[in-house]
Amino acid sequence: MRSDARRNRRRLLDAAVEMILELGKQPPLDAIAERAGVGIATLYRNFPNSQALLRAVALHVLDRAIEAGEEAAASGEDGLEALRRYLHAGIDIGLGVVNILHPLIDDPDWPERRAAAQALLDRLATTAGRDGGITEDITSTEIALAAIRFCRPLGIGIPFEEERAIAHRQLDVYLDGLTAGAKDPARSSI
Amino acid sequence: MRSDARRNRRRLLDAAVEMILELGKQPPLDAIAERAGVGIATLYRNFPNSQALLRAVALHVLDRAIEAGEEAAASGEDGLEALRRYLHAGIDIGLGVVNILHPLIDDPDWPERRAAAQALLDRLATTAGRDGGITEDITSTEIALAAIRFCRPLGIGIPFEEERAIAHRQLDVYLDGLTAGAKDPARSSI
DNA sequence: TTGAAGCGGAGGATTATACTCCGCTTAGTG
DNA sequence: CACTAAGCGGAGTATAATCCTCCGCTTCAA
Repeated sequence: MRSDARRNRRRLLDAAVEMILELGKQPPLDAIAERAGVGIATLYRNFPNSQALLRAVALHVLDRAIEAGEEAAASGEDGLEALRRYLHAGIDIGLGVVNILHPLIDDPDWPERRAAAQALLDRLATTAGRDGGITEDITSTEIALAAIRFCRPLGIGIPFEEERAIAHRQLDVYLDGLTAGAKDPARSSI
Repeated sequence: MRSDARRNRRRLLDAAVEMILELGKQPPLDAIAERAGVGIATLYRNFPNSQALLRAVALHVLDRAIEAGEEAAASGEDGLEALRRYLHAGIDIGLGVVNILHPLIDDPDWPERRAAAQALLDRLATTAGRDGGITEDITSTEIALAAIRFCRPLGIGIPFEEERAIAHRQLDVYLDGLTAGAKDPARSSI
């Protein structure tokens, strides 16, 4: 594989992630190609049809997320810190696309990988609950849902980078809220 | 105006709000009509074209939000409680559409109404900061951005009502985080 | 009871999107 | 440096989605 081809393929994946996050659904393929700075034919050379592109995007993102999760779990940090780190990584990686794309993906090992990521999150969440001080009754489902929300763009025309910075800040506040509820249950709203 | 016509018009507006929140962009008009349980012709009788419908939706939602904001501000509650009440009302009203639709709206008194809603939020936010215990350096812009996020649907096929319940819970945790930061600045992440 | 206002949904016009083809360009090896 | 296989861009076509109109039937309300 020629080096420029590999570079273009990567650019296409990244562009697709951004577009999917922005548009919230399967975006026009021409738009993805344009954002990636390549011609539409290059897109079709790498991915024979839109289905194939979407699958590649989803797997790409999920793999990076799993990698980040394992890294966080192995980091030896405090449970809450590990969870925090994982969720922030999710924002940077664009984990949101996994949920957006999920119903469209028809791939043999998609369910398995998805379950792996979920298991990772569960583990981090329960560890965080144990020694990070998150109240018992907040399930990891709840945290997964929050992760999804903070991974999604606001969709109001804010530049991509700034958008991401906002999400990081808001996620931190949310996590503060989670632990605040643990310290003073009376004020917890869940 | 005949009573059934008025009822249908209202149904169309409500359906449009839900669809816009779900689809994240201008949804097909046929779909809106279908969700509202009326024929497509009824939609066009009420709103001559898609532009008109969108404008009506945006103004409808914004007006309800302003109403809720004034109510919250006048409720005499603690500043933080008033803010909390307003933000929750925003979720129920579907305030998210305002931001989604904003670039498409071309109406003389749109900017004015929008500014009114913004001013209301500013006021509630600063009051909450003063006596609710939100850290000084969290601007009302920051809170406005959070409001937008919690008003947007997750977009992963969750039923409308459950979606809303999740948003309410997450918003509460976020607000807890805001005040937690104030009580113990060291842990604030902003 | 009656007519005016309102209704539904088929269908034509228009636009957006998916995908192909082919002549030109570039990477990378001898 | 030269050469060729791999790669590239973008115009162009087919198809699908979407917008909007028209008209015969139905319902409200005086």
